[in-house]
Amino acid sequence: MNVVLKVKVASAQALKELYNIDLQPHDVLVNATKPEFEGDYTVVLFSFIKLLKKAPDVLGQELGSHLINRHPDLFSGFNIIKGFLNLTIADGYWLQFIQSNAANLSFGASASTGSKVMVEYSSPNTNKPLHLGHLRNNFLGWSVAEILKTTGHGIVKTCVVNDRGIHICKSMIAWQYFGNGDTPQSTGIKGDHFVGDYYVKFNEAYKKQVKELVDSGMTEELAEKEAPIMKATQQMLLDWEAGKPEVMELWRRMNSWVYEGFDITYQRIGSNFDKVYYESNTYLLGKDLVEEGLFKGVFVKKEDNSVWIDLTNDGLDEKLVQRKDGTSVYITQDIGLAEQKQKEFNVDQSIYVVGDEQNYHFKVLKLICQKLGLPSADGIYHLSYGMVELPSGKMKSREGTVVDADDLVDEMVNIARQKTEELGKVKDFSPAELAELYATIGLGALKFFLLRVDPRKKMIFNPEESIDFHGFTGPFIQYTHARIKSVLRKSMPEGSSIGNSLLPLEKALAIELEQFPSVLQEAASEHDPSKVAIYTFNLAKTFSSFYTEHSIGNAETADKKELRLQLAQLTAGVIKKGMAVLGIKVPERM
RNA sequence: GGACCGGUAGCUCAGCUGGAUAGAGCAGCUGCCUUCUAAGCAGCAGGUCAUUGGUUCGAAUCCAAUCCGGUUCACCA
Repeated sequence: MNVVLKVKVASAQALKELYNIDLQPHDVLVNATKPEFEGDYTVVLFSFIKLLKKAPDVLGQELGSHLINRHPDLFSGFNIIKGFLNLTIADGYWLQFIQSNAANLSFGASASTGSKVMVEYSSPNTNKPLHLGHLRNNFLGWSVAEILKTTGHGIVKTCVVNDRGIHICKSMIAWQYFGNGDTPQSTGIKGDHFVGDYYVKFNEAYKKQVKELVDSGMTEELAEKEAPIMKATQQMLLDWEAGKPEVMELWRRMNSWVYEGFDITYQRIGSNFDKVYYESNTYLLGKDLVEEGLFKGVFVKKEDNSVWIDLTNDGLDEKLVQRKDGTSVYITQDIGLAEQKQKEFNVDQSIYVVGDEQNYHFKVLKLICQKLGLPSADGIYHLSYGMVELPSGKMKSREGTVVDADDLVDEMVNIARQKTEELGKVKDFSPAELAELYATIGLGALKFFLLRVDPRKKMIFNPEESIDFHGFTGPFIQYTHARIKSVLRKSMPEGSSIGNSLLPLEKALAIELEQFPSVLQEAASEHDPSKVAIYTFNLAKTFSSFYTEHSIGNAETADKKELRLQLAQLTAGVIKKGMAVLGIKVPERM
C-alpha cells in the first residue's frame, strides 16, 4: 500500500475513533505538502470542519495527535495552517522503503490482474511510408500496451494493415504506367518509399489529366471522374475484387516491397505486433452481422435495398451499414473485425489507438456493437489522440509538408551523434557501441517528445526545438541514468546500515520514488504514457539536485554512503523502468 | 446548423474527481566545472489561467452564456 493511501486509511479510521463518523479512505483528500510548509503530505480538513462543526485548529490538533499516537511508525510530526493538517512522515518509514526496494528489480510492477487487453495501433496504409503522425500513434500504442503489461494485464498487440482499396490501386497503376519495370532493388530505394513515390506520381498525372479535360471544356466535377488514369484505377479495383491473376500478382509484389520497408522502420522504432490483420482478408467481414441486425430489428432496409441504423435517439445520425449494391462500408468491416477479434482472443478490453478525427466513427461503432449485443461491445475503447501539427499548421501531403518518419529518425540520430562528438565523453566506444548510443539518444529524444504530452491533445512539432537535448527531454533523463551508473560502477550498496535519518534532498528523492507504482497505475487507467514521462523527468530532476548537493561515493559517513548508494540504485532502476515502458532505452554511459 | 475537443508565461506543455502565494522546460538574464559525467546545478525575470456571469468557506478546475481555433456529421477509407 502506498503512503498516500495509508494516510487516507489512517485518517478515516482516526475520524471514526474520535468522532464516530464513517468515511471511506477515498473521502479523505490528501495532497503533497507545498514546499513552503513543513511536512510531507497534507490532509485537507475543510470538509470535516463543516461536518463536525469544530474549529480547524482544534480538529487539526486532535486528528494530528491521534494519528501520531496510533501510527508512530508512519508519522513523526504535524502542524496546522488554516484548514490544512501537514503531516511529516517518519524518516524510519522512508528508510525502510529504501532498504526493501533498492535492489528490487520489479519495483513498480503489479501482480497479474487476470484481465486481457488488446491494443490495436499503427495501422498503416500500404501506399505510402510512415510519417510523423504514425510515429505518435506507434509510440503511444506500444507504450500503453507496455504500461498495461506492467500493471498486470495480459496484452495482445495488433495492427490492421490497410492493404487494399482504391488508394492502393493508384500506386499500382502509376507503377504500371511510369515504372519502367523499376524495383526497390534496382533503384536502391526503400520499398515503402518506392511505392509511395508512385502514389505521388499518380496524383500528379491525375491532376494533369483533369486540367486538360477542364481546359477542353469539361466541368471539373466530370473531369475528375472521366480522367483516364482514374478510370483505369477503378477498373483495377474491380479486377482486384474479381481476383484477376495479373492484378493480384502486381498487388502482392508491390505490397511486399512496402512490407520490407515497414519492417525496417518498425524494427528501428521498436514497434511489434502479436497479430497482424490485413484488410484484404477482413473487408468482407460483417456481412452476416448485417443479416443478424436486420433480423433483430437493429437495422432497417430501405426501398433501394441499402441498410441503415437509426441512431438519432442516441443523439447521433442515421448511419449506413450496407450499400444498395449489397457491398459493405468501412464501419461494417469494423463491426465484423471486432467480432473476429473477440472470437480469436476473447479479451476484456479492446483499445483502438486511432486519431481523434475518428471520434464519431468509434462512438458509432461501439453503439452498433452494443445494439447488436456483441460480447466485445462494452470493451471497445477508442484511445483518441490529437494530430501532430507543424508550427506552420497541419501537415499536408499535397504541399509536401509531411514529415517522413525515416527522415526524422535519421535526423535525430545524426544530431545525437553530433552532440555526443562535441562533448567527447565516450571516445573509447567501439563503432558499434557508438552507433547504438546514437540510436538510443536520438530515438529517446523523439519518443519522449511525442509521449510527454497528453495523448488526447493535439501537439505542435517544431523541428527546430524538438531536437533539444536539454531540460524536459529524453536525453536529460538518459544522462541522469548514465551518471548514476557511473557512480555505481565505482561502488555498489552492500546492504549495511543506512542510518536513521534523512536530509531534505534524500527524503525528497525517497518520497518521489515511492510514488512510482501509483504513477504506473494512473497511467494505465487513463491510458496515458505522459504521466510516466512527466514523473520520470521530475524524478531525474530531483536526483540531479541531490547529486549536485551530496557526495555519494565520498559521503560523510559509511551510513550515508550506503544510504545514498541505495537511493542511487533505486533511482536508476525506476528511471530505467519508467523509460522502458515508454519504449526508451537508457545507456550506461553517454 | 448539430455533436465533440481545445484556449494557462514570448514559445512548447503540466496542473482540471474544487483546496494554501498557478508550475516545468525552452528562449532571456546572474552565478557555479582542482572532488562521483556541466546533456548538469543554483538563482532572477516572466501570468487578467480566452471573456462574462453563477455555484461556495474556497474556482485555472464545476455550471451557463459568449468569443476564438479545431474535428466531425459521405452509398470515402
